[in-house]
Amino acid sequence: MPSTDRSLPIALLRARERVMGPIRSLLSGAGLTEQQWRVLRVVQESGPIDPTQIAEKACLLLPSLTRILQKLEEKQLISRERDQEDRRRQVVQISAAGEKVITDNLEASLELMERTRRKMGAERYEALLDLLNELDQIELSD
Amino acid sequence: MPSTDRSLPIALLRARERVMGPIRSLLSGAGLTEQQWRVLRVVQESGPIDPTQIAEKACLLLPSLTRILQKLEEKQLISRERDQEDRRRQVVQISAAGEKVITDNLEASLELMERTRRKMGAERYEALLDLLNELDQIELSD
DNA sequence: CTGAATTACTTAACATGTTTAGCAATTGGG
DNA sequence: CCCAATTGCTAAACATGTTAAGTAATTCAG
Repeated sequence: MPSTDRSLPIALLRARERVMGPIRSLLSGAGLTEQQWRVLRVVQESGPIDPTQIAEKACLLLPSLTRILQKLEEKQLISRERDQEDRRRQVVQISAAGEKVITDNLEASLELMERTRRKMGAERYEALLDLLNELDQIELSD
Repeated sequence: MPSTDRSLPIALLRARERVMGPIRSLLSGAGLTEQQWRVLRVVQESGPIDPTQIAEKACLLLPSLTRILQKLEEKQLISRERDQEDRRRQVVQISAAGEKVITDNLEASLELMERTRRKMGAERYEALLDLLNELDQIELSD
């Protein structure tokens, strides 16, 4: 057991890779990356929404999101149009094909997380989420 | 507060970004990326070592490490030579300039993590590390 | 001893992360 | 009203993540 176990940055990295591995495998079957999936879910859950809000909810920077939206549009999983009130803005919507991708994969995706939760124990799982959110808040106040 | 707070993958992502932000700022002053720094520290701590072991300790895949070692060699922070026993293998060593980068930045880097630990509280900080390592172990047994 | 695995690493191709710069639309102070 | 600042998004450059393929050195079964 290397000393990197007690390094917070590396522990966070390892844990995330471990959790995302199975999810990536699932999504690669649908021809989607993890980030494309995250964006698609945000758009599906929120309804018509602009890129700035998508970036916030999906935890992505705008330059990354720009490329991801281009890819999703190429795949015809979303549609985009200019906002008529403010023409700097766009309105992004999920397409029927996009909805189908969601319904085809959401259940299995949720099941993967549920399995992790069971294996870890609900209490410890919630405690981990609480500590992670606390860390996110605490570092904010620099 | 969006529902993504209760999504483990996103919580892990956010926490990691929050922790790494200040460290990235520090290292960019030294002209290093987070990963280059991680590799340099592993090589410094371990002494002469081969890329496969570096990848394991620094939590990187070999293709990424190949490029990072090339960059570090260009910057003359490390040196590489073939292993005489097994010529598929390399032996990587830190240079004097590399040692200097470490001594110039290690203290501030450790101080950043120590500050996080204090702000969060030692107990909660250790609990978080334990839960992250537990998650890493549990997902392994798929 | 020899050719088929295996190992250690590299290369390539594509996607994203990160920073900086750029452009067009909008807003707000004088 | 008007131009400077701001906002929303895109482009570009560089580094890394991820997967697949490639190469050279080594090992091992027959």
